[in-house]
Amino acid sequence: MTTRKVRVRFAPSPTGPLHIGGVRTALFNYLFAKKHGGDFILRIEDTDSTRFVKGAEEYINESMEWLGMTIDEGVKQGGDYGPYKQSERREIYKKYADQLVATDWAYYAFDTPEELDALRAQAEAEKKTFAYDMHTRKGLKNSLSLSENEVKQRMEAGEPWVIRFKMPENTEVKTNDMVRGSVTFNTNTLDDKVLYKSADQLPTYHLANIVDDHMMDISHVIRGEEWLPSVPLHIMLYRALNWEDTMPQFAHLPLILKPTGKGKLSKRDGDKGGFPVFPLNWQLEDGIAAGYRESGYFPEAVVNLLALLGWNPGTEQELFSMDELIQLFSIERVNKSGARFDPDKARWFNQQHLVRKSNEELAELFQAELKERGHERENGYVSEVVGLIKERVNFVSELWEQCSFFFEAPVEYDAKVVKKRWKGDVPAFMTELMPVLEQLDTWQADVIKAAIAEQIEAKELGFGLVMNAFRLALVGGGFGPDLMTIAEMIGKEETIQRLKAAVENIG
RNA sequence: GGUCCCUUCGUCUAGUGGUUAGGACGCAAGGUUUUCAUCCUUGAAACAGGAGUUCGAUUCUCCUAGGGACUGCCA
Repeated sequence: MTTRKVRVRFAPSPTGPLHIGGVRTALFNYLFAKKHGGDFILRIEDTDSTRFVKGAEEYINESMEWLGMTIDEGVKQGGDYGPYKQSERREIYKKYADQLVATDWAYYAFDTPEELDALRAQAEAEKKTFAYDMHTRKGLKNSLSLSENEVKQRMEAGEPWVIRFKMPENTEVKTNDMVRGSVTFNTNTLDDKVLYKSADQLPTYHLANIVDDHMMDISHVIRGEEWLPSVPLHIMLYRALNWEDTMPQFAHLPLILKPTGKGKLSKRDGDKGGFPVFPLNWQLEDGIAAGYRESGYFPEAVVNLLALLGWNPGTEQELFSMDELIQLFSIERVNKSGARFDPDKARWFNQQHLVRKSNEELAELFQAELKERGHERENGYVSEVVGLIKERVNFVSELWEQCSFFFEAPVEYDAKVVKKRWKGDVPAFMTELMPVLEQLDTWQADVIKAAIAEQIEAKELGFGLVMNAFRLALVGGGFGPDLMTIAEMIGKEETIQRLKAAVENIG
Protein backbone atom coordinates (compact mmCIF):
# COMPACT_ATOMS: atom_id res chain seq x y z
CA MET A 1 0.00 0.00 0.00
CA THR A 2 1.36 3.34 -0.94
CA THR A 3 1.34 5.86 1.84
CA ARG A 4 -1.23 8.43 1.11
CA LYS A 5 -1.32 11.65 3.05
CA VAL A 6 -4.13 11.61 5.56
CA ARG A 7 -6.77 14.12 4.59
CA VAL A 8 -10.12 14.04 6.34
CA ARG A 9 -13.06 16.33 6.20
CA PHE A 10 -15.85 17.39 8.48
CA ALA A 11 -18.77 18.21 6.26
CA PRO A 12 -21.75 19.69 8.06
CA SER A 13 -24.66 21.33 6.34
CA PRO A 14 -25.50 24.84 7.49
CA THR A 15 -29.06 24.10 8.50
CA GLY A 16 -28.84 25.18 12.12
CA PRO A 17 -26.62 24.80 15.13
CA LEU A 18 -24.17 21.94 15.16
CA HIS A 19 -25.27 19.28 17.56
CA ILE A 20 -22.85 17.41 19.78
CA GLY A 21 -23.09 14.25 17.71
CA GLY A 22 -21.74 16.31 14.84
CA VAL A 23 -19.17 17.87 17.11
CA ARG A 24 -17.94 14.45 18.10
CA THR A 25 -17.68 13.42 14.46
CA ALA A 26 -15.62 16.54 13.87
CA LEU A 27 -13.46 15.72 16.88
CA PHE A 28 -12.73 12.17 15.76
CA ASN A 29 -11.82 13.46 12.31
CA TYR A 30 -9.58 16.07 13.87
CA LEU A 31 -7.89 13.60 16.21
CA PHE A 32 -7.35 11.14 13.40
CA ALA A 33 -5.87 13.79 11.13
CA LYS A 34 -3.53 15.21 13.73
CA LYS A 35 -2.51 11.79 14.96
CA HIS A 36 -1.34 10.97 11.47
CA GLY A 37 0.08 14.35 10.64
CA GLY A 38 -2.69 14.94 8.14
CA ASP A 39 -5.06 17.69 7.14
CA PHE A 40 -8.41 18.53 8.67
CA ILE A 41 -10.78 20.07 6.17
CA LEU A 42 -14.06 21.82 6.78
CA ARG A 43 -16.44 21.59 3.88
CA ILE A 44 -19.82 23.26 3.89
CA GLU A 45 -22.48 21.01 2.41
CA ASP A 46 -25.14 23.48 1.42
CA THR A 47 -26.70 21.56 -1.44
CA ASP A 48 -30.18 21.90 -0.03
CA SER A 49 -31.06 25.45 -0.90
CA THR A 50 -34.39 25.15 0.89
CA ARG A 51 -32.85 24.40 4.26
CA PHE A 52 -30.25 27.10 4.37
CA VAL A 53 -30.11 28.85 7.74
CA LYS A 54 -28.46 32.19 8.15
CA GLY A 55 -25.61 32.26 10.63
CA ALA A 56 -25.17 28.51 10.73
CA GLU A 57 -21.87 28.54 8.90
CA GLU A 58 -20.45 31.14 11.22
CA TYR A 59 -21.74 29.10 14.14
CA ILE A 60 -19.84 26.07 12.91
CA ASN A 61 -16.61 28.00 12.59
CA GLU A 62 -17.00 29.55 16.00
CA SER A 63 -17.72 26.19 17.58
CA MET A 64 -14.65 24.61 16.08
CA GLU A 65 -12.54 27.49 17.22
CA TRP A 66 -13.93 27.40 20.74
CA LEU A 67 -13.23 23.70 21.03
CA GLY A 68 -9.72 24.07 19.73
CA MET A 69 -10.05 22.15 16.49
CA THR A 70 -7.89 24.00 14.05
CA ILE A 71 -9.10 23.81 10.49
CA ASP A 72 -6.39 23.40 7.89
CA GLU A 73 -8.55 24.06 4.86
CA GLY A 74 -11.98 25.53 4.58
CA VAL A 75 -14.11 28.41 3.40
CA LYS A 76 -12.47 30.86 5.78
CA GLN A 77 -9.01 29.36 5.78
CA GLY A 78 -8.73 28.73 2.07
CA GLY A 79 -6.64 25.93 0.60
CA ASP A 80 -5.58 24.35 -2.66
CA TYR A 81 -8.70 22.29 -3.16
CA GLY A 82 -11.39 24.97 -3.05
CA PRO A 83 -14.00 26.14 -3.18
CA TYR A 84 -14.96 24.50 0.10
CA LYS A 85 -18.59 25.38 -0.13
CA GLN A 86 -20.66 23.12 -2.32
CA SER A 87 -22.96 25.80 -3.62
CA GLU A 88 -19.87 27.31 -5.24
CA ARG A 89 -19.03 24.12 -7.06
CA ARG A 90 -22.15 23.78 -9.21
CA GLU A 91 -20.47 23.37 -12.60
CA ILE A 92 -18.27 20.61 -11.27
CA TYR A 93 -21.20 18.49 -10.16
CA LYS A 94 -23.16 19.17 -13.32
CA LYS A 95 -20.29 17.88 -15.37
CA TYR A 96 -20.13 14.58 -13.53
CA ALA A 97 -23.89 14.19 -13.40
CA ASP A 98 -23.92 14.55 -17.18
CA GLN A 99 -21.10 12.09 -17.49
CA LEU A 100 -23.02 9.51 -15.50
CA VAL A 101 -26.02 9.88 -17.78
CA ALA A 102 -23.79 9.65 -20.85
CA THR A 103 -22.21 6.45 -19.58
CA ASP A 104 -25.59 4.96 -18.75
CA TRP A 105 -24.98 4.96 -15.00
CA ALA A 106 -27.80 7.44 -14.49
CA TYR A 107 -30.95 8.75 -16.12
CA TYR A 108 -33.30 11.70 -16.19
CA ALA A 109 -36.53 11.45 -14.27
CA PHE A 110 -39.55 13.72 -14.47
CA ASP A 111 -41.80 12.39 -11.74
CA THR A 112 -42.86 15.22 -9.46
CA PRO A 113 -42.42 15.01 -5.71
CA GLU A 114 -46.21 15.03 -5.43
CA GLU A 115 -46.55 12.04 -7.73
CA LEU A 116 -43.97 10.13 -5.77
CA ASP A 117 -45.61 11.05 -2.48
CA ALA A 118 -48.85 9.70 -3.82
CA LEU A 119 -47.18 6.44 -4.82
CA ARG A 120 -45.65 6.12 -1.37
CA ALA A 121 -48.95 6.79 0.31
CA GLN A 122 -50.68 4.30 -1.92
CA ALA A 123 -48.09 1.63 -1.23
CA GLU A 124 -48.36 2.27 2.46
CA ALA A 125 -52.12 1.85 2.32
CA GLU A 126 -51.48 -1.57 0.86
CA LYS A 127 -48.89 -2.26 3.52
CA LYS A 128 -46.14 -2.20 0.98
CA THR A 129 -43.23 0.11 0.44
CA PHE A 130 -42.66 2.15 -2.64
CA ALA A 131 -39.15 2.51 -3.89
CA TYR A 132 -37.88 4.17 -7.00
CA ASP A 133 -35.70 1.30 -8.05
CA MET A 134 -34.82 -1.27 -10.67
CA HIS A 135 -38.20 -2.91 -10.20
CA THR A 136 -40.32 0.20 -10.66
CA ARG A 137 -38.24 2.53 -12.78
CA LYS A 138 -39.62 1.18 -16.04
CA GLY A 139 -43.11 2.22 -15.06
CA LEU A 140 -42.20 5.76 -14.07
CA LYS A 141 -41.52 8.91 -16.05
CA ASN A 142 -37.89 8.87 -16.96
CA SER A 143 -35.45 8.64 -19.82
CA LEU A 144 -35.45 4.88 -19.48
CA SER A 145 -39.18 4.51 -20.03
CA LEU A 146 -39.90 7.51 -22.21
CA SER A 147 -38.88 7.91 -25.83
CA GLU A 148 -35.84 9.98 -26.59
CA ASN A 149 -38.05 12.46 -28.27
CA GLU A 150 -40.37 12.92 -25.36
CA VAL A 151 -37.46 13.37 -22.97
CA LYS A 152 -36.15 16.07 -25.23
CA GLN A 153 -39.51 17.77 -25.45
CA ARG A 154 -40.04 17.78 -21.72
CA MET A 155 -36.64 19.25 -21.10
CA GLU A 156 -37.05 21.88 -23.76
CA ALA A 157 -40.41 22.78 -22.31
CA GLY A 158 -38.58 23.60 -19.11
CA GLU A 159 -40.12 20.78 -17.13
CA PRO A 160 -38.14 20.18 -13.92
CA TRP A 161 -36.15 16.99 -13.83
CA VAL A 162 -33.70 15.13 -11.69
CA ILE A 163 -30.91 12.74 -12.45
CA ARG A 164 -31.18 9.40 -10.72
CA PHE A 165 -28.51 6.77 -10.27
CA LYS A 166 -29.25 3.62 -12.19
CA MET A 167 -28.47 1.05 -9.54
CA PRO A 168 -27.24 -2.12 -11.22
CA GLU A 169 -28.98 -5.38 -10.43
CA ASN A 170 -27.78 -8.14 -8.18
CA THR A 171 -24.33 -6.92 -7.39
CA GLU A 172 -22.59 -7.66 -4.12
CA VAL A 173 -21.01 -4.57 -2.66
CA LYS A 174 -18.51 -5.13 0.08
CA THR A 175 -16.80 -2.59 2.26
CA ASN A 176 -14.23 -2.93 4.95
CA ASP A 177 -15.23 -0.36 7.49
CA MET A 178 -12.49 0.74 9.86
CA VAL A 179 -14.72 0.42 12.88
CA ARG A 180 -17.18 -2.22 11.80
CA GLY A 181 -15.11 -4.55 9.70
CA SER A 182 -16.60 -6.24 6.69
CA VAL A 183 -20.10 -5.20 5.67
CA THR A 184 -21.85 -6.56 2.62
CA PHE A 185 -24.85 -5.28 0.67
CA ASN A 186 -26.70 -6.44 -2.39
CA THR A 187 -27.77 -3.81 -4.89
CA ASN A 188 -31.13 -5.50 -5.38
CA THR A 189 -32.38 -3.90 -2.19
CA LEU A 190 -31.13 -0.46 -3.11
CA ASP A 191 -33.03 2.28 -4.84
CA ASP A 192 -32.22 4.81 -7.55
CA LYS A 193 -31.18 7.82 -5.54
CA VAL A 194 -31.51 11.32 -6.86
CA LEU A 195 -28.10 12.68 -7.74
CA TYR A 196 -28.89 16.04 -9.20
CA LYS A 197 -31.88 18.33 -9.43
CA SER A 198 -32.58 20.86 -12.14
CA ALA A 199 -34.70 23.01 -9.84
CA ASP A 200 -31.76 24.56 -8.02
CA GLN A 201 -29.00 23.21 -10.26
CA LEU A 202 -27.42 21.44 -7.35
CA PRO A 203 -26.48 17.86 -6.64
CA THR A 204 -27.76 15.96 -3.64
CA TYR A 205 -25.43 14.96 -0.87
CA HIS A 206 -24.57 11.65 -2.47
CA LEU A 207 -23.08 12.95 -5.68
CA ALA A 208 -21.57 16.03 -4.09
CA ASN A 209 -19.73 14.15 -1.40
CA ILE A 210 -18.24 11.63 -3.79
CA VAL A 211 -17.10 14.26 -6.25
CA ASP A 212 -15.68 16.49 -3.56
CA ASP A 213 -13.99 13.75 -1.59
CA HIS A 214 -12.34 12.60 -4.76
CA MET A 215 -11.29 16.03 -5.94
CA MET A 216 -10.13 17.07 -2.50
CA ASP A 217 -8.11 13.90 -2.25
CA ILE A 218 -9.82 12.78 0.95
CA SER A 219 -8.14 9.66 2.30
CA HIS A 220 -10.60 8.67 5.03
CA VAL A 221 -14.28 9.34 5.47
CA ILE A 222 -15.15 9.34 9.16
CA ARG A 223 -18.83 10.01 9.75
CA GLY A 224 -21.85 8.93 11.76
CA GLU A 225 -23.41 5.51 11.58
CA GLU A 226 -26.50 6.94 9.95
CA TRP A 227 -24.50 6.94 6.72
CA LEU A 228 -23.75 3.25 6.73
CA PRO A 229 -26.79 2.37 4.59
CA SER A 230 -25.64 4.69 1.83
CA VAL A 231 -22.16 3.20 1.63
CA PRO A 232 -23.04 0.83 -1.24
CA LEU A 233 -24.43 3.73 -3.26
CA HIS A 234 -21.27 5.68 -2.64
CA ILE A 235 -19.07 2.79 -3.61
CA MET A 236 -21.07 2.29 -6.80
CA LEU A 237 -20.66 5.97 -7.55
CA TYR A 238 -16.90 5.73 -7.21
CA ARG A 239 -17.05 2.75 -9.50
CA ALA A 240 -19.24 4.54 -12.03
CA LEU A 241 -16.92 7.51 -12.06
CA ASN A 242 -13.90 5.26 -12.37
CA TRP A 243 -12.40 6.50 -9.15
CA GLU A 244 -12.54 3.30 -7.17
CA ASP A 245 -8.77 2.96 -6.92
CA THR A 246 -8.47 6.16 -4.91
CA MET A 247 -11.66 5.70 -2.94
CA PRO A 248 -11.27 6.84 0.67
CA GLN A 249 -11.50 4.37 3.51
CA PHE A 250 -14.69 4.50 5.51
CA ALA A 251 -15.22 4.59 9.24
CA HIS A 252 -18.72 4.79 10.64
CA LEU A 253 -18.96 6.08 14.17
CA PRO A 254 -21.53 4.84 16.68
CA LEU A 255 -24.40 7.16 17.46
CA ILE A 256 -24.86 9.18 20.61
CA LEU A 257 -28.11 8.11 22.23
CA LYS A 258 -30.55 9.90 24.49
CA PRO A 259 -29.78 9.76 28.26
CA THR A 260 -33.11 8.07 28.84
CA GLY A 261 -35.65 6.50 26.57
CA LYS A 262 -35.08 5.44 23.02
CA GLY A 263 -33.29 6.75 20.03
CA LYS A 264 -30.47 9.02 19.14
CA LEU A 265 -29.82 12.22 20.94
CA SER A 266 -31.91 14.96 19.43
CA LYS A 267 -32.05 18.70 19.69
CA ARG A 268 -34.94 18.62 22.10
CA ASP A 269 -33.39 16.29 24.65
CA GLY A 270 -31.37 19.10 26.13
CA ASP A 271 -34.35 21.04 27.38
CA LYS A 272 -35.93 17.95 28.81
CA GLY A 273 -32.81 16.75 30.56
CA GLY A 274 -31.40 20.10 31.52
CA PHE A 275 -28.12 19.76 29.65
CA PRO A 276 -26.78 21.36 26.49
CA VAL A 277 -26.93 19.58 23.17
CA PHE A 278 -25.05 22.30 21.31
CA PRO A 279 -21.56 23.69 21.70
CA LEU A 280 -22.70 27.31 21.67
CA ASN A 281 -25.97 29.05 22.39
CA TRP A 282 -28.28 29.30 19.43
CA GLN A 283 -31.13 31.73 19.08
CA LEU A 284 -34.48 30.16 18.32
CA GLU A 285 -37.75 31.83 17.45
CA ASP A 286 -39.04 30.97 20.91
CA GLY A 287 -36.03 31.21 23.16
CA ILE A 288 -32.50 29.90 23.00
CA ALA A 289 -31.01 26.46 22.69
CA ALA A 290 -28.39 26.15 25.40
CA GLY A 291 -24.75 25.78 24.46
CA TYR A 292 -21.95 24.20 26.44
CA ARG A 293 -19.94 27.39 26.37
CA GLU A 294 -22.67 29.53 27.83
CA SER A 295 -23.64 26.84 30.31
CA GLY A 296 -20.22 27.15 31.87
CA TYR A 297 -18.40 24.18 30.42
CA PHE A 298 -14.74 24.44 29.55
CA PRO A 299 -13.96 23.54 25.96
CA GLU A 300 -11.36 21.04 27.12
CA ALA A 301 -14.00 19.31 29.27
CA VAL A 302 -16.36 19.06 26.32
CA VAL A 303 -13.61 17.66 24.13
CA ASN A 304 -12.71 15.18 26.85
CA LEU A 305 -16.21 13.92 27.44
CA LEU A 306 -17.00 13.67 23.75
CA ALA A 307 -13.81 11.77 23.03
CA LEU A 308 -14.77 9.14 25.59
CA LEU A 309 -18.21 8.66 24.10
CA GLY A 310 -17.49 5.73 21.84
CA TRP A 311 -13.74 5.60 22.26
CA ASN A 312 -11.25 4.80 24.98
CA PRO A 313 -7.52 4.26 25.05
CA GLY A 314 -7.70 0.89 26.81
CA THR A 315 -6.22 2.23 30.01
CA GLU A 316 -7.97 3.52 33.08
CA GLN A 317 -7.12 7.12 32.37
CA GLU A 318 -10.21 9.25 31.87
CA LEU A 319 -8.92 12.80 31.88
CA PHE A 320 -7.17 13.99 28.77
CA SER A 321 -5.96 17.15 27.14
CA MET A 322 -6.39 17.59 23.42
CA ASP A 323 -2.72 16.82 22.89
CA GLU A 324 -2.97 13.60 24.82
CA LEU A 325 -6.02 12.61 22.82
CA ILE A 326 -4.18 13.22 19.57
CA GLN A 327 -1.34 11.13 20.87
CA LEU A 328 -3.52 8.26 22.02
CA PHE A 329 -6.33 8.25 19.48
CA SER A 330 -6.79 5.24 17.29
CA ILE A 331 -9.77 4.53 15.11
CA GLU A 332 -9.48 0.81 15.82
CA ARG A 333 -10.43 1.48 19.41
CA VAL A 334 -13.70 3.14 18.48
CA ASN A 335 -16.69 1.15 19.70
CA LYS A 336 -19.36 -0.22 17.47
CA SER A 337 -22.37 0.27 19.68
CA GLY A 338 -24.19 3.50 20.37
CA ALA A 339 -23.37 5.37 23.54
CA ARG A 340 -25.94 6.92 25.80
CA PHE A 341 -25.14 10.45 26.80
CA ASP A 342 -24.79 10.90 30.57
CA PRO A 343 -25.33 14.48 31.80
CA ASP A 344 -24.03 13.63 35.27
CA LYS A 345 -20.75 12.44 33.93
CA ALA A 346 -20.54 15.49 31.71
CA ARG A 347 -20.68 17.67 34.82
CA TRP A 348 -18.08 15.51 36.47
CA PHE A 349 -15.71 16.03 33.57
CA ASN A 350 -16.11 19.76 33.93
CA GLN A 351 -15.48 19.58 37.65
CA GLN A 352 -12.30 17.58 37.07
CA HIS A 353 -11.00 20.08 34.58
CA LEU A 354 -11.99 22.96 36.82
CA VAL A 355 -10.12 21.58 39.82
CA ARG A 356 -7.04 21.15 37.66
CA LYS A 357 -6.99 24.76 36.63
CA SER A 358 -4.83 27.17 38.57
CA ASN A 359 -6.43 29.42 41.13
CA GLU A 360 -5.20 32.41 39.17
CA GLU A 361 -6.87 31.29 35.98
CA LEU A 362 -10.13 30.58 37.74
CA ALA A 363 -9.94 33.87 39.60
CA GLU A 364 -9.64 35.69 36.33
CA LEU A 365 -12.73 33.95 35.00
CA PHE A 366 -14.57 34.70 38.22
CA GLN A 367 -13.68 38.39 38.24
CA ALA A 368 -16.32 39.18 35.64
CA GLU A 369 -19.10 38.00 37.91
CA LEU A 370 -17.58 39.72 40.92
CA LYS A 371 -17.51 43.02 39.08
CA GLU A 372 -21.12 42.57 38.09
CA ARG A 373 -21.92 42.11 41.73
CA GLY A 374 -20.03 45.25 42.60
CA HIS A 375 -16.90 43.75 44.09
CA GLU A 376 -13.59 45.08 42.88
CA ARG A 377 -10.94 42.92 44.48
CA GLU A 378 -7.38 42.25 43.47
CA ASN A 379 -6.53 38.96 41.78
CA GLY A 380 -4.46 37.79 44.71
CA TYR A 381 -7.37 37.81 47.12
CA VAL A 382 -9.76 36.28 44.61
CA SER A 383 -7.26 33.55 43.78
CA GLU A 384 -6.92 32.71 47.44
CA VAL A 385 -10.68 32.49 47.84
CA VAL A 386 -11.07 30.38 44.72
CA GLY A 387 -8.36 28.04 45.92
CA LEU A 388 -10.31 27.40 49.11
CA ILE A 389 -13.57 26.50 47.44
CA LYS A 390 -12.92 25.30 43.91
CA GLU A 391 -13.28 21.68 44.89
CA ARG A 392 -16.89 22.24 45.81
CA VAL A 393 -18.12 23.38 42.44
CA ASN A 394 -18.63 22.00 38.96
CA PHE A 395 -18.74 25.34 37.19
CA VAL A 396 -17.28 28.81 37.56
CA SER A 397 -20.87 30.01 37.82
CA GLU A 398 -21.27 28.06 41.05
CA LEU A 399 -18.34 29.80 42.69
CA TRP A 400 -20.29 32.77 43.97
CA GLU A 401 -22.78 30.84 46.05
CA GLN A 402 -19.88 29.06 47.72
CA CYS A 403 -17.87 32.13 48.57
CA SER A 404 -20.07 35.22 48.64
CA PHE A 405 -19.22 35.65 52.33
CA PHE A 406 -15.63 36.42 51.43
CA PHE A 407 -16.89 39.54 49.72
CA GLU A 408 -19.97 40.61 51.62
CA ALA A 409 -21.69 39.95 54.94
CA PRO A 410 -24.55 37.46 54.91
CA VAL A 411 -27.90 39.14 54.44
CA GLU A 412 -29.88 36.27 55.84
CA TYR A 413 -29.26 33.24 57.98
CA ASP A 414 -30.12 29.66 57.13
CA ALA A 415 -33.19 28.90 59.25
CA LYS A 416 -32.27 25.29 59.84
CA VAL A 417 -28.82 26.15 61.08
CA VAL A 418 -30.23 28.91 63.26
CA LYS A 419 -32.57 26.49 64.92
CA LYS A 420 -29.89 23.93 65.48
CA ARG A 421 -26.95 26.12 66.48
CA TRP A 422 -28.19 29.45 67.73
CA LYS A 423 -29.61 28.62 71.10
CA GLY A 424 -29.02 28.65 74.81
CA ASP A 425 -25.94 30.55 75.91
CA VAL A 426 -24.66 31.02 72.42
CA PRO A 427 -25.89 34.56 71.68
CA ALA A 428 -24.58 35.78 75.00
CA PHE A 429 -21.28 34.08 74.39
CA MET A 430 -20.95 35.74 71.01
CA THR A 431 -21.42 39.11 72.62
CA GLU A 432 -18.69 38.34 75.13
CA LEU A 433 -16.45 37.12 72.38
CA MET A 434 -16.37 40.46 70.58
CA PRO A 435 -14.11 42.35 73.00
CA VAL A 436 -11.83 39.33 73.21
CA LEU A 437 -11.31 39.35 69.50
CA GLU A 438 -10.99 43.11 69.53
CA GLN A 439 -7.95 42.80 71.76
CA LEU A 440 -6.04 40.49 69.45
CA ASP A 441 -2.97 42.12 67.98
CA THR A 442 -2.25 39.42 65.49
CA TRP A 443 -5.12 38.47 63.24
CA GLN A 444 -4.24 34.98 62.13
CA ALA A 445 -6.26 31.82 61.97
CA ASP A 446 -4.36 29.96 64.68
CA VAL A 447 -4.30 32.94 67.01
CA ILE A 448 -8.00 33.52 66.61
CA LYS A 449 -8.70 29.89 67.19
CA ALA A 450 -6.64 29.82 70.36
CA ALA A 451 -8.40 32.87 71.72
CA ILE A 452 -11.82 31.44 71.06
CA ALA A 453 -10.85 28.07 72.48
CA GLU A 454 -9.67 29.68 75.67
CA GLN A 455 -12.92 31.57 75.98
CA ILE A 456 -14.97 28.45 75.38
CA GLU A 457 -13.08 26.58 78.01
CA ALA A 458 -13.63 29.34 80.53
CA LYS A 459 -17.35 29.24 79.92
CA GLU A 460 -17.46 25.45 79.77
CA LEU A 461 -19.33 25.41 76.49
CA GLY A 462 -19.29 22.87 73.65
CA PHE A 463 -16.69 23.58 71.04
CA GLY A 464 -18.84 22.33 68.21
CA LEU A 465 -21.85 24.34 69.23
CA VAL A 466 -19.92 27.56 69.44
CA MET A 467 -17.96 27.12 66.27
CA ASN A 468 -21.04 26.35 64.27
CA ALA A 469 -22.78 29.40 65.61
CA PHE A 470 -19.70 31.43 64.82
CA ARG A 471 -19.83 30.06 61.28
CA LEU A 472 -23.47 30.98 61.02
CA ALA A 473 -22.62 34.56 61.91
CA LEU A 474 -19.80 34.86 59.40
CA VAL A 475 -21.22 32.82 56.55
CA GLY A 476 -24.95 32.82 57.03
CA GLY A 477 -25.16 29.06 56.87
CA GLY A 478 -23.47 25.83 57.74
CA PHE A 479 -21.11 25.59 54.80
CA GLY A 480 -17.78 26.89 53.59
CA PRO A 481 -14.08 26.21 54.08
CA ASP A 482 -12.18 26.38 57.32
CA LEU A 483 -13.82 28.93 59.56
CA MET A 484 -10.69 30.46 61.05
CA THR A 485 -9.32 31.01 57.59
CA ILE A 486 -12.51 32.81 56.67
CA ALA A 487 -12.19 35.01 59.75
CA GLU A 488 -8.59 35.76 58.96
CA MET A 489 -9.33 36.65 55.38
CA ILE A 490 -12.28 38.93 55.93
CA GLY A 491 -10.39 40.72 58.70
CA LYS A 492 -10.87 41.61 62.32
CA GLU A 493 -13.26 44.50 61.90
CA GLU A 494 -15.49 42.63 59.52
CA THR A 495 -15.52 39.54 61.72
CA ILE A 496 -16.62 41.48 64.77
CA GLN A 497 -19.08 43.41 62.69
CA ARG A 498 -20.73 40.19 61.50
CA LEU A 499 -20.81 38.81 65.02
CA LYS A 500 -22.57 41.90 66.12
CA ALA A 501 -25.02 41.78 63.24
CA ALA A 502 -25.82 38.17 64.01
CA VAL A 503 -26.52 38.84 67.65
CA GLU A 504 -28.79 41.70 66.69
CA ASN A 505 -30.59 40.04 63.83
CA ILE A 506 -31.02 36.40 64.71
CA GLY A 507 -33.62 35.11 67.03
C1' G B 1 -42.39 -4.10 6.41
C1' G B 2 -37.31 -4.26 3.97
C1' U B 3 -31.84 -3.52 4.33
C1' C B 4 -27.79 -2.88 7.43
C1' C B 5 -25.56 -2.24 12.32
C1' C B 6 -25.32 -3.26 17.54
C1' U B 7 -25.85 -6.16 22.61
C1' U B 8 -20.52 -6.77 29.65
C1' C B 9 -23.10 -3.41 36.25
C1' G B 10 -28.65 1.88 35.82
C1' U B 11 -24.89 4.70 32.41
C1' C B 12 -19.78 5.11 29.88
C1' U B 13 -16.56 1.10 29.35
C1' A B 14 -11.90 -2.61 30.14
C1' G B 15 -11.12 -7.57 29.45
C1' U B 16 -10.00 -13.11 28.42
C1' G B 17 -11.04 -19.91 25.48
C1' G B 18 -9.78 -21.23 32.26
C1' U B 19 -10.14 -13.86 35.87
C1' U B 20 -12.65 -13.13 42.77
C1' A B 21 -15.19 -10.22 35.14
C1' G B 22 -11.53 -4.47 36.32
C1' G B 23 -12.25 1.03 36.20
C1' A B 24 -15.32 5.58 35.98
C1' C B 25 -20.14 8.32 36.69
C1' G B 26 -24.27 7.84 39.69
C1' C B 27 -26.22 5.41 44.24
C1' A B 28 -25.59 3.55 49.53
C1' A B 29 -22.71 3.03 54.12
C1' G B 30 -18.53 4.33 57.14
C1' G B 31 -14.24 7.47 58.11
C1' U B 32 -11.71 12.35 57.76
C1' U B 33 -12.88 17.46 57.46
C1' U B 34 -15.53 19.73 65.14
C1' U B 35 -20.31 21.59 59.79
C1' C B 36 -21.27 21.25 53.87
C1' A B 37 -18.39 19.98 49.69
C1' U B 38 -13.76 17.65 48.70
C1' C B 39 -11.00 13.37 50.06
C1' C B 40 -10.41 8.09 51.76
C1' U B 41 -12.51 3.19 52.58
C1' U B 42 -16.31 -0.17 51.76
C1' G B 43 -20.79 -1.91 49.44
C1' A B 44 -24.82 -3.06 46.03
C1' A B 45 -24.65 -3.56 40.73
C1' A B 46 -23.26 -6.73 34.42
C1' C B 47 -21.37 -10.85 30.40
C1' A B 48 -29.76 -10.61 26.80
C1' G B 49 -31.66 -15.89 25.97
C1' G B 50 -31.03 -20.72 23.55
C1' A B 51 -28.28 -24.18 20.92
C1' G B 52 -23.50 -25.74 18.93
C1' U B 53 -17.80 -26.10 18.93
C1' U B 54 -14.62 -27.29 23.16
C1' C B 55 -11.97 -30.69 28.66
C1' G B 56 -13.81 -25.72 29.52
C1' A B 57 -17.26 -20.51 26.98
C1' U B 58 -18.63 -13.92 28.83
C1' U B 59 -14.96 -14.69 24.84
C1' C B 60 -15.76 -18.62 18.64
C1' U B 61 -20.35 -20.08 15.34
C1' C B 62 -25.58 -20.17 14.53
C1' C B 63 -30.55 -18.96 15.97
C1' U B 64 -33.95 -16.04 18.85
C1' A B 65 -35.05 -11.70 21.40
C1' G B 66 -34.14 -6.67 22.22
C1' G B 67 -32.15 -1.99 20.66
C1' G B 68 -30.60 1.35 16.73
C1' A B 69 -29.90 3.58 11.90
C1' C B 70 -31.57 4.00 7.05
C1' U B 71 -35.67 3.42 3.84
C1' G B 72 -36.73 12.02 0.84
C1' C B 73 -35.62 16.11 -5.32
C1' C B 74 -32.34 16.19 3.88
C1' A B 75 -27.67 15.78 5.22
